[in-house]
Amino acid sequence: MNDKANLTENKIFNAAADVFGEKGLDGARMQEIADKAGINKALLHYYFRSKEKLFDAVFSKLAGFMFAKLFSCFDNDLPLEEKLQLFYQEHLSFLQAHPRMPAFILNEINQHPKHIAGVFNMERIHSLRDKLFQQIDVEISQGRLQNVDKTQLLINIVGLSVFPFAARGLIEILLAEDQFNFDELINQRKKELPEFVINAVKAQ
Amino acid sequence: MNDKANLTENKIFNAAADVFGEKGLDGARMQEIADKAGINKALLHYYFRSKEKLFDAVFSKLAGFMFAKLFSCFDNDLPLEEKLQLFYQEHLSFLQAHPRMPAFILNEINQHPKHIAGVFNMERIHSLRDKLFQQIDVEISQGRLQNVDKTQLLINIVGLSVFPFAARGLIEILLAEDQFNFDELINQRKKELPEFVINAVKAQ
DNA sequence: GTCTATAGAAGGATAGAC
DNA sequence: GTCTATCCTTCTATAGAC
Repeated sequence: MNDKANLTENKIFNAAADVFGEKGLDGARMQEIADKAGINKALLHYYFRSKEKLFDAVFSKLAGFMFAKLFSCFDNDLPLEEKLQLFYQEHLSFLQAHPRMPAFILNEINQHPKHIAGVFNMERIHSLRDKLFQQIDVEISQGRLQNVDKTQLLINIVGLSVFPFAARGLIEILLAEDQFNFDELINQRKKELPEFVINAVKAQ
Repeated sequence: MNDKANLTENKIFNAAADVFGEKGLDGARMQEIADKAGINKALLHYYFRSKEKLFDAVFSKLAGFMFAKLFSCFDNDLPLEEKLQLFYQEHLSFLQAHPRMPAFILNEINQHPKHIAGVFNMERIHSLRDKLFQQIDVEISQGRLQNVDKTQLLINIVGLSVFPFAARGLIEILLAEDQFNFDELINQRKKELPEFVINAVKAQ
């Protein structure tokens, strides 16, 4: 694959990521992707064969990217409080750079579960998750954490960072009257969420 | 409108709520709605004129229903801890009865914000929200709550109950190996979340 | 590799009989 | 009010020239 082909393929991929991210698999149109990539429809099929295969390429790369980032933010030996500070700092910054990604990924999993399942790299995801769970167990055994359910805690921690992005449209409607800045809301969460979670679960 | 018409209209509405809830506006097919309602496509248009109008009817009713329920769970004069117990008990039970509703509503708002905006009853939503904010202010002034940002707190409280439903498909993939029961996970949250939030924000 | 033109299928919407 | 038949647009996908 030479440079030119590679360039075109990347343009298509990026345009597809934009359009799928905004409209979803069902709402996306090949014509719009072609327009945004500055090429024509036939080339999409030349490079990616079909809409579904193009979608799979986009989804698996973005989902892999997001999960890698999500878990890597936890992957350190800091004590709990600093771990959470680092997590929310890095993860929320990542989501600010890719604000549509959570809604996109959650949507597509819900709407096309079977289609999606084959795209995931389960072993990698499960191994990342298990490593995180071990770290939580250590915190509990060292008496820094209440004896919480690890699954529930993980859902709470991740939900607090991901939910505002998944619900962004709704939040903007609810707060429409103020001159409201979503990014500012998220920046505030970087500071407040570590303490919120720590207070919620620290041993007393 | 006589009884028979009413019956057919309801069958169509319920079928449409099912299909739109599962597939979204873009993914839903009029044929599938007709099949599920046990009638034919032409009747859909006889009753609701177009796919978009049928969708609007479904969306506005379900969204109104959900917001009314969401805010009504807060609408009492209990002290904070009991208020949260009641909220998570009632709201999570409501979501268990309508598990696809959060993902559906959040998705559609994100993917079709302008189309959706006209469907909302803003005045009602804002008045419900303002009443809740007043209640939180009282809690703060009475020294039971830290001086938290009301908007952030509302996002946290609601996110903790809504997020697992919006991310259900993902959670089921991540936990697929265990013989995992989503309903059981939610029941556990009814008990644990009130304390989680109270610990996070109570005055110390 | 890239384009134009078009095939072919799907899906929303309507006409018209009953 | 309900059905069958069909129109017409939209969209994915391919053929074939360059």
